[in-house]
Amino acid sequence: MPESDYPDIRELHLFSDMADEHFLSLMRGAYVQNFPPQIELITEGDPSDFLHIILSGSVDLFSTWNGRETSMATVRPISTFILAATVKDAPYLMSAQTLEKSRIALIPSQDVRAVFDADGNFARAIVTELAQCYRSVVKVQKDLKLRTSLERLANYLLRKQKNAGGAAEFDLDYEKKRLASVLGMTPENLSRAFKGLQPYGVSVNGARVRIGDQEDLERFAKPNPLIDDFTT
Amino acid sequence: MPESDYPDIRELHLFSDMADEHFLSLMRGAYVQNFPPQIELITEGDPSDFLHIILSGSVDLFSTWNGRETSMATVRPISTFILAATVKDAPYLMSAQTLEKSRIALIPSQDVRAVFDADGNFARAIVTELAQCYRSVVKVQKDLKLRTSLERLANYLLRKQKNAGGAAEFDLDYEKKRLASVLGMTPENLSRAFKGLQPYGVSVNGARVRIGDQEDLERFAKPNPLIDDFTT
DNA sequence: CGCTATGTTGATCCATATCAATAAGTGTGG
DNA sequence: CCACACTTATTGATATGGATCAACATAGCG
Repeated sequence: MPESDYPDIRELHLFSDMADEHFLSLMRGAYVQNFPPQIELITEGDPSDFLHIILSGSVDLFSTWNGRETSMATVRPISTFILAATVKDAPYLMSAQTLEKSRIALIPSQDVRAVFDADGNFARAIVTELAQCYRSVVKVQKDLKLRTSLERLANYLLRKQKNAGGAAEFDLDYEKKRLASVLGMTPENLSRAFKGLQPYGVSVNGARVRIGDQEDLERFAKPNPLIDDFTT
Repeated sequence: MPESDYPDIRELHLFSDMADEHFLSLMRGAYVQNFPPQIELITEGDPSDFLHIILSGSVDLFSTWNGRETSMATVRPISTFILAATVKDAPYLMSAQTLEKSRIALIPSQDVRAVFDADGNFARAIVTELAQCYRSVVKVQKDLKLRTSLERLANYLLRKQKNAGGAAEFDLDYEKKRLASVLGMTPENLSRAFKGLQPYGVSVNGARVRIGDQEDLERFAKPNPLIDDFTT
């Protein structure tokens, strides 16, 4: 891996507190690759040989069963994915494919496990990261089980708006087909759901979304920090 | 906490490898309580002051939003729950209530975090446990998004059968109302789903389930290790 | 033994999926 | 740069899974 990539990775919570020596040992065994769009990086069920770190681009995590497919999450720089499989030395539960041209670092899983044993700060960082991942999935499960698709979309838009700085207008960051799958619905239903939010001041034009009256939408969506906050 | 409870707890993966000194320090700060059925032990949103360990009985983890409620999981002895909130020092994402008379140990969260820093084996055990929890929730999410309720029930029954030792008959281990909620459906729908599985050899009488032809049911259910295996 | 909660069944309604057709983008090669 | 092909998005019509409402049965439990 080119040393120019080190600083970006070092800044991740996961690596920021570990000893230089250990960090460098991980980096020396790692390599970086550029992938074109739509490349399947990993397939669910495969052994987890590498911890992946996305440096640029974006990656879709998805799962399949019996001919059906669903998007589980989207990963964006700079972050790791499939940490749980790596530390458990267990098969991947999700597949991953690049959505666009992406630069991805690969650290051999056994190196991660070895350094984990040697570096307390790294171990602690892994715990924090895993706890975060776990809590995120629990929130998604609550979203899926407690809300209708219209409510999920409304809350999704409010979350997006929030991390777009609260602007009334912002762009969806991936295609609607994928958004539909992430939210657990069909593209047709998503299309109608956007219509269904018009009475609450939501309008869409291509990827551009406008939230005309945030409070009105919130009255409908009833966002809840225990489902919608990504920081807690 | 009475010392007689120590051995059971010590056997948990989470505590089995840590130094005696640290284990005892955790136990000294902990206490054990007997709760009657239907007691709400924790409420989602509350600060996570204690790591809970269920010693006997059973506990339902559930969440609510906007007047709706759903069962997220059931915890049985001997295991911990709400580990992620404890290590992150973040609010509980789920509420917990006893389903029956239950004996529960409470370890102050700050003790857990302190010992975590001091004991590498404990840290490693926490990582493994968290990774396991994470992967379980991912499996549930796949189950919810990729399968119909009939398919979820069929696979649930096959899993139960498996850990009942493969017997053709076994008992559901909680009331159908709760099972319905766990599987993400209404009690009425569960009742009909059991009927819907009759053509595949499933019959029910109260809590007693009989799987007449496992292979036939499997042909319908299409169980998948990446969703239904709890060990991987 | 009755009371209350749970489970079943039926009728109906609603949300969402599916199927089909069209429109609008998007990228590619001439 | 345009024309074509192909994917994505929208819209409508319809089907269906599942929820809701209501009535009744049943099982625990005091």
